Amino acid sequence: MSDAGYDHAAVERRWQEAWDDADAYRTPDDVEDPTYVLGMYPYPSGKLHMGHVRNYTITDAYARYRRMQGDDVLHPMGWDAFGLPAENAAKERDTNPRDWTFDCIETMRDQMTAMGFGYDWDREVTTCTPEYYQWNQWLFRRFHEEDLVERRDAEVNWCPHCETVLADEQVEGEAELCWRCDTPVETRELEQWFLKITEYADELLEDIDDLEGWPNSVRQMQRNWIGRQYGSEVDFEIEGHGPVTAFTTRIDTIYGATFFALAPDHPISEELAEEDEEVRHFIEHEADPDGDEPNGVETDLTATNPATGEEIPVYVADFVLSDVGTGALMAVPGHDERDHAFAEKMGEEIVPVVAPEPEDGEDPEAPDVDDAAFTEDGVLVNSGDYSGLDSETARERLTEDLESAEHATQYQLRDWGISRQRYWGTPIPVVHCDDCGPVLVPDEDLPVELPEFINTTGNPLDAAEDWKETTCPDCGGPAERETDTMDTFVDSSWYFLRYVSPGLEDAPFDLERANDWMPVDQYVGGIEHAVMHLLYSRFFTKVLADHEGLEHREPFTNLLAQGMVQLEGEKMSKSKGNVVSPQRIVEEYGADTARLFMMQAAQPERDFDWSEEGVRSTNAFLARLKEMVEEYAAPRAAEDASGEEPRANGYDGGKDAVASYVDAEIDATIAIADAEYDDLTFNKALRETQDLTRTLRQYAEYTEPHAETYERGLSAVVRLLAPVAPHLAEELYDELGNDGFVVDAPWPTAEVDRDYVEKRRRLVENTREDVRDIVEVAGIEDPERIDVVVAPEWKYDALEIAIESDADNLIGELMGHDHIRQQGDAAADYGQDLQAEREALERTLGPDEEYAALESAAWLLEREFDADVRVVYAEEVDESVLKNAEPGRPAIEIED
RNA sequence: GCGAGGGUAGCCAAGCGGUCAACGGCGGCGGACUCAAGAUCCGCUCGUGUAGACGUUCGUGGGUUCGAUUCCCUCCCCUCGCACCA
Repeated sequence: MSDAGYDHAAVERRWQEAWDDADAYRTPDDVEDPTYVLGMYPYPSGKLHMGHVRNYTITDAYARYRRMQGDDVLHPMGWDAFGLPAENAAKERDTNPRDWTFDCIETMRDQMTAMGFGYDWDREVTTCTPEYYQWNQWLFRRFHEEDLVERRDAEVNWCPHCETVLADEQVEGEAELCWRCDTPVETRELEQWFLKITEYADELLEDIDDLEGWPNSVRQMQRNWIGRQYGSEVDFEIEGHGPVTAFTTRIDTIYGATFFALAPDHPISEELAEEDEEVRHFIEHEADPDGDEPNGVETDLTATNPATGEEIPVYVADFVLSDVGTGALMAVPGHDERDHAFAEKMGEEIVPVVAPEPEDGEDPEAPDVDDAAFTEDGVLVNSGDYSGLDSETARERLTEDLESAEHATQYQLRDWGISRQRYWGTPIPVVHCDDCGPVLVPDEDLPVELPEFINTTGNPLDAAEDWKETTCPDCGGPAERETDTMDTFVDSSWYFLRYVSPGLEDAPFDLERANDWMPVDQYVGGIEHAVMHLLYSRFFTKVLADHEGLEHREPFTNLLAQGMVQLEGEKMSKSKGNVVSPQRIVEEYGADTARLFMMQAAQPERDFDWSEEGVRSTNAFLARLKEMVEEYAAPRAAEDASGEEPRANGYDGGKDAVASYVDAEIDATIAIADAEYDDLTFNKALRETQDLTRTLRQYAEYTEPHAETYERGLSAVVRLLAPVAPHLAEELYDELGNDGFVVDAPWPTAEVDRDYVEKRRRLVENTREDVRDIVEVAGIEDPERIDVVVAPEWKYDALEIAIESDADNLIGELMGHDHIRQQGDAAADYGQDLQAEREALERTLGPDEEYAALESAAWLLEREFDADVRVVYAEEVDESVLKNAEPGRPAIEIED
């Protein structure tokens, strides 16, 4: 045989055309509840990379598997088509973002088709078209009506050179430079639009518990991101400034609060800066919220500790962050590490007020906090009436007793600022009127379409004067359009709903159908979206459930975060120059090879190394399989054509023991592969499939195969491979004489369960290994004859009795059975073995099943040792041979 | 620091209470086929062993159990996420 491969280009082209002609991947609108399989839609950057190929091969394979199982399947694709790179590319190439984006889409769509991904292209969604983004605007209005939109000042990253806001990810390194022009980034206060995701913080957090089809890592990341913390808010009176609220999770330590600290941008700090030179100097020059060292300056103010009544000094300190808690904190150096460090630096008092839980009967002893804070819960000391309480009780009591104190919950999650000072996004549908302020564009005037692109340094929308000038929808007076566009995460927060009814003109999605079809059954994408995209999508889904009648509160039932495709342990990246181009692989080896190699290389969620060697051997495997099928099918087809009696040329062996072995292996493979496909562990399913292929080849080499059995095997292999290598599978399915597509073929079925399959295989494997052991250890040069002897029936009975029995004396119980007792010493010996293994006993196959399994596998021994092999029942051999025979372990006699 | 996930034979990597000296792949060794190479196929790949055995292994040290690679605890190391979060 050769490793020359096969003409993959011809095969792939042929079936891609056939699928296209037959509209094979169309999902009609009237199906009831299709299995919804979705890969995260890509940003159309120009070319597919290996990450895309892996992502979409996973969804495609799963979609095809479900379909062969008889499900209706929804498997759409679309484009996350807005975003800054298009603007940059347009500038570089002197074109415009729209043309550039559509070029990229076309290229990538062609590449996807070349990969054989079976999408319903009639449902394609492209977010940069007004037909799509009008619904972003409509949703913005709806959110606004439900009081989920807010306009307020926000600090943003601003590049003065590019004149635009940068996302946090676009600010690079410690020095905080713009990713494109290396200009130091500034912060600016800008009026921004926010979506109030924090209104849903509790539900978003609590529902994570029910997302059992999601990886734990993603669930945990979302929990951390939302960051809910229970604590208390309590007021400290600052002379001349009234009560100042501080948030704390440790109000039990309030007796140890020896100073108070304010964020540099706390309103009181800013007031102080106006008259206090030192404070101003600190705020303007020394405060470094990013530094490791806690810095601060003492003010002339004092605050009253509401628990002790003591006056404590007030600092302005840079480790106090205005967006954490209330931007003011009570500092307890005895029980907080950071406060401790700061107190040491400033020479403030450090008082222990919580002691470690004492041993029974002993009094709590205040810990030594001179060198380090004691940060755990314990028993209160030095805390007036509260001394002696445990931390938890003390927190409850103090929150109740202190007049200004109340329970409070803090979240790390912030509202979602969606304003972007960029061109290539959804225009925020707002008009600014001098008299009326910001006014939302009414529904009937939507969409607000993007004007022509203007190549300018700043925001092109700002430069589009004609577009910008408009009239106020409320008063009719002159007004200006909002020139900010929406974060592209808005687009992706609901695109999975648009696929349900992509062309719908009077709503973002068909509610009834969405209720039937949603949620997405299997979502697949990169871990980099663990928080943002997946959290925003959950948020949108919940809002749509509350206000638009969607009957689902979570968008994605099962989530798979796929691993990376690496090269020599490193992430592929352009800058490292270690990128393997999918295009090249497809040209050289074909799409099926690329897909099969990827799916068998590792479990989908794991990283794995690309290996050219692996790709070649995968390609060789497919070529060999093709040859096998052709060798079998071609002569039959020729005979059919010539009108002669069909005769399986060279495949007219009988349905003998070997055939039954192969038959059992076919069943075993199907049973295992089926379960593994269900789990998306394609690598294991494919390993089994390749093993079966090898078994079939061995079969054909060893003997004249039984045509029916052989064909059943080939047919099973082809269909088990079809989800992953669809083109070649179609070709071979066709060659095997089937009508219709393998895409629509029924998934092979097997009437065996895995437990049986595994017992049978283990018996055969163990027996073969035992024979090898004996031959080697006994130094048998050339075995003439091998007898494999199934244990006598009474031993199976004894085993069964032993498993069922809970008697102390097993041997006694066994001897209670006449037919066992009659075995005399043999029964006693075996009984002792059973007694010794008592706790570990397990049912084996029955004697006849074992006989059949061994008989059908005898050819393997014959072939390996070139010896006569007999499988026999116990009755046929001498008693002395039988002492080693047990259920699950035949006696072996070798003669040389 | 907090949280999550990991550490398995030369390498990659399954297993997650007994079927485990531990699936599979790569690499290495030997054999079949071939004039030869490649491909394919068959074995071996912790140690000892002239009949299927025994001994020592699954990051470290303990524990639970008749029995632990699998469960619990301690410590060490790796990867990821969050982090001066009150």
